[in-house]
Amino acid sequence: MATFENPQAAAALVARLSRYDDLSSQEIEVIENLTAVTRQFAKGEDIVVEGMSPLFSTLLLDGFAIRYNLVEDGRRQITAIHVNGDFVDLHCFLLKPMDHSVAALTPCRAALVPHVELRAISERHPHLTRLLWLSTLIDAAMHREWMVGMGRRSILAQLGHLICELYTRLKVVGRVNGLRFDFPVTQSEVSDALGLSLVQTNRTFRALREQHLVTMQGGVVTILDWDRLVEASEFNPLYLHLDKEPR
Amino acid sequence: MATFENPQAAAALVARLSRYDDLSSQEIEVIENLTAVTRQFAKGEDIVVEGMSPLFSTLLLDGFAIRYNLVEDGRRQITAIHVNGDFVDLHCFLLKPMDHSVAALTPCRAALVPHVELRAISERHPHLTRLLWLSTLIDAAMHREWMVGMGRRSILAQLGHLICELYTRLKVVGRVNGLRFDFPVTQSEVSDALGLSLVQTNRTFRALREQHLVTMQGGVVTILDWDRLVEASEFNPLYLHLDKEPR
DNA sequence: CGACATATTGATCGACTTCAAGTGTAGTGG
DNA sequence: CCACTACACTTGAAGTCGATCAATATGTCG
Repeated sequence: MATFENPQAAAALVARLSRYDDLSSQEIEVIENLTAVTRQFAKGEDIVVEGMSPLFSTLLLDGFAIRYNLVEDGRRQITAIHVNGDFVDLHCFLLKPMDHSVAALTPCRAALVPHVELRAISERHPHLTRLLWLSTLIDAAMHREWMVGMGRRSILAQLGHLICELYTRLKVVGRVNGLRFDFPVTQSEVSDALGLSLVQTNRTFRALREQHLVTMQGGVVTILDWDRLVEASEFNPLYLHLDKEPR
Repeated sequence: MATFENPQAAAALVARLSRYDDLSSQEIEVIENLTAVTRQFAKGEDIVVEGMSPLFSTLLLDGFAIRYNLVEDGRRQITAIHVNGDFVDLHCFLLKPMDHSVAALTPCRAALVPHVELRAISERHPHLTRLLWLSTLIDAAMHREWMVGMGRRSILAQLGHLICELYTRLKVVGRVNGLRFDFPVTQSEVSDALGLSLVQTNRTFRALREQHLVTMQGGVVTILDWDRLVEASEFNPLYLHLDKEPR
């Protein structure tokens, strides 16, 4: 086994973790020496399915991945959308059997990091471990924010909030272009994230468009008025914990 | 500072973590030597409010605590209900500023564990650290399951599922009595957890009662037919990760 | 072009919210 | 012991919102 075939993978993880706190040169070296293979996933392809106990976790290098659950009548609830640099299923390192599935929402490239390596980090590098732990805590914070949207916000605010969140997260990893970002997904997929019907999602997009807040066409989201969108969505990025702190 | 004033607090944490994996006698000793003070919280009292960066985390010893967010119009979304033995806000050890609030849903007794102690554990005891990490991962798994309920399950299934979850979690910590458990909360509070109106929650309780699945009166939940309730709620306890595994 | 997926819109229906009122039930203070 | 109050529960009625059904665009790809 070679170390990270793709130096970009190590760089992505270093970038991700040093967003939360400074890494020592030794810690960076540990990450660069991680063993991992890079894999491509087709749009819609499952990366991990519910019930499996994978021996690796997936670091997303390109594209969007989702976590989702199916209910008995076949409907789907998407519980997380992951972007470039996210450790999509880091949690399964400890959780063992997956209680949900992970799939490529768009074509994805990802590094598969073996759990034995993560375990070794957890044995020897407490600070790195805390930063990995932290990244799963931020995932949970996003879960909570989505719940607030589903339960107690208007549909417009819920969708607007999602767009604010994605924009903010993508901006941090340099994947926005002004107030635009690529998001090549269908409205039906957005519906499964919001817990709404397709028709209602379509109408909410129309409302965002008519209020000159956001447009989404051709797989590109364009924010027309960031301040008013934030206002209308009650978006407060605190829950993304973007500030660097000693951890 | 003395060690755990209340030996019950250490016992609760030992019990909690050894549910996930066996603890060594050395690890148990580490927990027993933790410094922590025990505090009582009145029903409705805030334990931590959004924006604070507490220096301790709260281990719940008695009663029910919630995590919640308020939205601008004053409505509330409860994102988690915690029971005896839960480390309610362990995540704020790394997250620093709280992105939500924690409150006592019923009168609570809790041990406040300083973050410096948690940090010391994370520096010296990797296995304990992984188990603490795991407990936050299970919180996130519950968040996801709630999202599925809010987005893609019927209201009846959503409420039934919550009752199944609480029953299962309380059973593990010995707080059930046959198919009964104490849950002294109002329907209005349940509404805030489900993201529904009070009226709808009341009607859903009625439906559960009429179908001879569950009753809730006088602060006591009684499950009338566990199998049919599980069936109707599509409850699968996998996401609670109750099995002991090497971690 | 044909086949297919996706987006859009209208129409209808049912579900959920809101408003409103009535019914316990427990607690308080005379 | 009995008003009186407060709170929670329960139910009805009306209205709104969102789901579903259905049909028509609009692409997009072979």
